[in-house]
Amino acid sequence: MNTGTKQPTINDVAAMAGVSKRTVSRVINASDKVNQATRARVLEVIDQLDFTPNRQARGLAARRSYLIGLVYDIPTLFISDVQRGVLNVCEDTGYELVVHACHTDSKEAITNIVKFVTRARVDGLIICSPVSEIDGLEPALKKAGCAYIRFTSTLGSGPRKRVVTDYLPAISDMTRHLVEFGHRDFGFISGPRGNISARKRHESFVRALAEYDLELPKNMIVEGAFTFDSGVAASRKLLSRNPQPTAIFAANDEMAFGVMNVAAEKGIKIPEELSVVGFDGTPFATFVVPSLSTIIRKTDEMSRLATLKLLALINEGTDALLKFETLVSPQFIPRQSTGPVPAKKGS
Amino acid sequence: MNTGTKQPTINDVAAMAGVSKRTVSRVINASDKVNQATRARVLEVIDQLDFTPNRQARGLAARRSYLIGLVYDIPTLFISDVQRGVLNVCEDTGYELVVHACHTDSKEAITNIVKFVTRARVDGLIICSPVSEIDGLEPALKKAGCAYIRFTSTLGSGPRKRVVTDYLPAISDMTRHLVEFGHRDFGFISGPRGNISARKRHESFVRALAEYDLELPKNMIVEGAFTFDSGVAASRKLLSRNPQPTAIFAANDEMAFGVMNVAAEKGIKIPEELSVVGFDGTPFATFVVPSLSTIIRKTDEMSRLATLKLLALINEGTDALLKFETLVSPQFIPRQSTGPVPAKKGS
DNA sequence: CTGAAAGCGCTAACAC
DNA sequence: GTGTTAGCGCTTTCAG
Repeated sequence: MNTGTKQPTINDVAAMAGVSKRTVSRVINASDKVNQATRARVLEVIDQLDFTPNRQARGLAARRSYLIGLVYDIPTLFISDVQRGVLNVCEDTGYELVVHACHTDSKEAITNIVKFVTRARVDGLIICSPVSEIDGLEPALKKAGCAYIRFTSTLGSGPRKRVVTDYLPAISDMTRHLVEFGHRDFGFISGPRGNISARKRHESFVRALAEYDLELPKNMIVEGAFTFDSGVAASRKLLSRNPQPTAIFAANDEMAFGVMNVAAEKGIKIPEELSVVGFDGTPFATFVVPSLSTIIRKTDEMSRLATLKLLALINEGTDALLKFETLVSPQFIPRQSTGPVPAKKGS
Repeated sequence: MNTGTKQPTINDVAAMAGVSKRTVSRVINASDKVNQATRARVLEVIDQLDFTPNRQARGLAARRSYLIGLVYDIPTLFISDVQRGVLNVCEDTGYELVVHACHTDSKEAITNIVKFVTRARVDGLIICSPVSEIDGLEPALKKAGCAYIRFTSTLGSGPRKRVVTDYLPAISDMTRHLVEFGHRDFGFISGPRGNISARKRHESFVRALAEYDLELPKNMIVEGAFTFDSGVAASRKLLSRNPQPTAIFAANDEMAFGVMNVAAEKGIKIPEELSVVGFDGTPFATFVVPSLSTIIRKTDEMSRLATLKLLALINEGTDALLKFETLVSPQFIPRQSTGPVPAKKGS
């Protein structure tokens, strides 16, 4: 069922061009040790025959697969976007993208990923958060001899096999925006405690508030699970506090939608009585009424960078990583869900 | 950078088990012509050595790749879900999933897909709509000798290389729901004219209305583009008609969100003054206020079915397709955005 | 039921 | 610059 009319091979090309396989191989692999004229002739024959080198044979001989893997946990719009970015680079470079979903929390997560790597024989891996934060994953991958680039929010030293999202600048902007609107009583809905990105968002928010000598009281922090329902539950708690927060920052958009939902149910007007901010910049943030102020991530830049780094790592080795940026900064986008602090009750 | 400690090969296994490669090969490929005892011994050695057959070598010799491809246009949550479903089946069957995004409207769409197939050497393809509806794609794929299963909304005869979504039942349910609520004046926001799925939704709605001797006047139909903005634009038009529609059906959720947005802006209350229905069952439909009545698609069932069909087609040939279902029906889910028709103005 | 030998289509030393 | 010669790790005739 695979190849209808048999595809031409490197031998056909060699014969037709009157050169040896080796020369054709050199042309395919863009070696510079080929005479201009010879190269031209070979290329012409390749084109004429519509020859596509067999990736399996190539890989078998060269101990590569020309495949890269994308590993993620839950598929989200963010992941879709990353996938698209990676795919764009792949297309330009002759790599194919193999995808793999896995459960970060599973005890066998590492085994599972290593198995994927050996089964699929990918040349390298791009690992999305939170899978990328699994303890012990890096050594396991190193042991398996697999190149990888991780998305993370922790800046580290050493070989730069990572693309780091620095949350602080955007969260600072967001905080200033709210403080300038007069807000002093903030509520925060965090992501799951185990999630490093979530913790980083939390930390960044605390640091940003500290710039204004503001604190985030313990009872104004509720742990969520990055889901809508957890956002609903958390905001119910926050809105029952006294004093009530005048602004709530949710660690992702989905939970922010939960806040908006509860507010609607309680008749609390956004932004007149409550400001809400999300995180992620899902398209839906612009669809809701009022539109959600949020922090958007630059998925295209992130994924492009990660892929280029990975390919450089595969083809040129660790040193090549130094040529690249490591940091990516999201951006705060104020929309309709944030506004001036309401006048004090009873005043 | 690929294989750290050299991986064991079939030769190692053969030597260690004291049999020939051929026998190991038979065991790997689950041939029944192997003695129980021999098989057991081989399996034990395989386990002991942690041997994973090299997919490239296997593929090269057997003229297969053990790769299947997923082709789509725009990445959406629907596509993510499909991808997950496909991946689940792949994992159980030793196939890997290679993804490919392409532009349906491009003149080179077919060439692009055929190139992908020959480059990646996938054993088969799962093609999402609207890519799956491209004219001439099927013959091109047949010519390239590539197995495929398409998602489509058109039931056809011949070999069943498709998984068909039949919109009518769910749209009928939705229509009944609205008619029973007293609605008679309907607005419809279609998908792009060129999109067959979109046309099918339109047709189904017209047929469903006909059951109640209702018609969809021309000025109550506005073409959208499956985007939020197009939903906004379309609903502005519809809501300026006289008489105004009391219920609007949008051919996807995103456009329905556009309707809700315009309604909010105009102070039109949903569902008291206007009922809104979407199509797709995105999670966000439950996040908005009021929650959106919509028609959900059974992505898991669809993608599972498509993948099983594809694998059967690859491994057993066309006849095997007959063992499978072809039809999948979405389901109408009433939520808060639909309600009784408002009392006539001025009455 | 099992084995020996011949490739699958390509790359990689090593000559020339 | 280019050709020759071995394989990469597996499946597949064809014998036995």
